[in-house]
Amino acid sequence: MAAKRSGALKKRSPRPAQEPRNEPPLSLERIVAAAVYLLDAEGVAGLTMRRLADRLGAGTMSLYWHVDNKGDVLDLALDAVLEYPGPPQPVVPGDWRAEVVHLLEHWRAGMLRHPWSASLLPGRALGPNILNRLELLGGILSRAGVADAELNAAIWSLWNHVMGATVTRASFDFSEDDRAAAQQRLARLGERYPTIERSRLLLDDDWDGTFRKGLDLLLDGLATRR
Amino acid sequence: MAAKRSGALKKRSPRPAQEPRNEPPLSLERIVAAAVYLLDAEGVAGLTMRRLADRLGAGTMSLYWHVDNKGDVLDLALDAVLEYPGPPQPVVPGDWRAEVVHLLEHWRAGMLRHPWSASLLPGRALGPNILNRLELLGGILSRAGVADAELNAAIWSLWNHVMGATVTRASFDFSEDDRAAAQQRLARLGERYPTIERSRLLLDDDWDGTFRKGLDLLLDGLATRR
DNA sequence: CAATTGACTCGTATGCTGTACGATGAGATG
DNA sequence: CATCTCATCGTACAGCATACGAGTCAATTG
Repeated sequence: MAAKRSGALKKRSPRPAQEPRNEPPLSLERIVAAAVYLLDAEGVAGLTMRRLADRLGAGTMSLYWHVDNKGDVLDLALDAVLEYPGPPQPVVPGDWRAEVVHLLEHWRAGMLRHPWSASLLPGRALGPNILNRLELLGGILSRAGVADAELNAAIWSLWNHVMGATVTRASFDFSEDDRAAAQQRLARLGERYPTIERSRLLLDDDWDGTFRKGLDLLLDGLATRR
Repeated sequence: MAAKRSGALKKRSPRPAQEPRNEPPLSLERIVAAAVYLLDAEGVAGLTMRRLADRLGAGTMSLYWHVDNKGDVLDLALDAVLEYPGPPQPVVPGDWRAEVVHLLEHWRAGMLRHPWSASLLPGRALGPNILNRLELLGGILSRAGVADAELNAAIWSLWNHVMGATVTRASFDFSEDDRAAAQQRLARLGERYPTIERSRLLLDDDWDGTFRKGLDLLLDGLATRR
C-alpha cells in the first residue's frame, strides 16, 4: 500500500517550521480518520484527495507521501471501520446459532453506521479486520459440525446475506420525503406487478426483521447439514 | 429519464445533411447498445460520454438530447441487459424449487455475462425488466405456499443471494496470473486465519457449486415454512 | 414561395477529478 | 560546512460530466 513510508515507526520530526504549522504532522492514522469522517458525512463521492487534504490542513500532494493512491485511502478507511472487538463472552458457549447471529448482526450494524462501506466492499482489498471476521465465522460453523465440503458455501452464503441486506437497505430505504412519490409510482405499476404490489416489497421498511428472517432461513438450512 | 425528447415515438428525419453523415442518426436504442458494448469491453470505468459518442460517430453533447445525464445511460444499459425472455415452459409445473432455481440461475448467468451489471445494480433505478423478475419470483413463492408475512424476507434473501454471489465472484475470481501471488499471500496469513486457510475459502473457484449449495440452504429453510 | 417552428447536432467553456514531477526546506549525520 | 533522508507542497496535465448557445436541417404554416 504505502510504498515510500519507511518500515513502520520512526522518530517523528518535531516540525517547528518557518511558517508555523498549526496542524499536527500528517500520519496514516490522521489521514484514515479524516477519510472516514468525510465518507460518513458526504458519501463516497464526497471524498476527494483535495478535500481530504484541506480537512487535514495539508497540501493535496502531501497525502501521496503516506499513501500510493486514492485506492489505498479507501482500503484503509474500509478496514478501519470494520474493526472487530473480538468474539463476545456472554454468549452461551455451545449455541452456535446465537454466535452466528451475534457476529453477523454486529457486522451489519457496523456497516449501517457507515453506509458507504457496503458499496465499497466488493472490489476493494480484504483487510485484516475483514479476514478476522471471516475467520471467526468459519470457526463457529466448523465447530458446529458443518462439513468441510460445505464450509465455503456456508461462509459465502452468510457473507452474501450480510452484504446484500446492507446494500439493499441502503439502496431502497427511501427517505420519508420520497416515500409518497415512490408509493405513487409503484401504485401505477400495480397491474403489471401484482405480487410485488400486494406484498409491498419496495415499501416495507422493516429491514431488521427482513434480515433476521432471511438469516433464520439460512441457519435452518444449515441445521439439516450437521 | 430523457427529458427533451418528445413523448415517445415521432417520425424520424431521413437526415441527408450537407456534409454527408456516414452514421445513422442517434437514437436511444443505438446509444444503449453502444453503452452495453463499451461496458462489456472496458468495464464501468471505460464508459465515458466522450467515448460513447465517439463510438457512435457523434459529438459528445449530442447524447444529451436523448438522455438527461450519464446516470440515465447506466440505468438503461443495466435494464437492457437484464431482459427476461419470460418464464420457461419445460419446467415441471408443480415443482416450485425447480422454478426458483431456473429463474435465479438464468438471472445469475445473465449478470455474469456482463460483470459490470452486478456492481451497478445497487444504487441504480429498478427498471421494468428487473421488476418483472422480482414479480415472477414472488409469484412462484406465493403459489408455493410461502405466507405473505414471510414473502418479502424470502424474496429479498434470494435476491441477495444472487446479487451477492455474482458480486463476490467478480471480486474474488483471481485471474490465473494473480493466482500464484494470492496463494502465497494467503499462505503467509495461515497462522492468523487457520480456518480460512484450511478451507481455501479465497482460492476455491467452484463458484457455480457455491451458488447452488447456498441456494439449497435457503430453499431448505423455505421448505419448512409452508 | 417565404417565414417560422421544432428536432437535433455539436463546439466551446467551466469546474471538477487523480496524480506526475520537481522544488523546497528541516533535521540528522558525516 | 556538505550531504543525505524525510516530508511537504505548488504547479501542471489530461480526463471527466455537463451548461450554454449557436448552428443545420425538414416539416409546417401563411
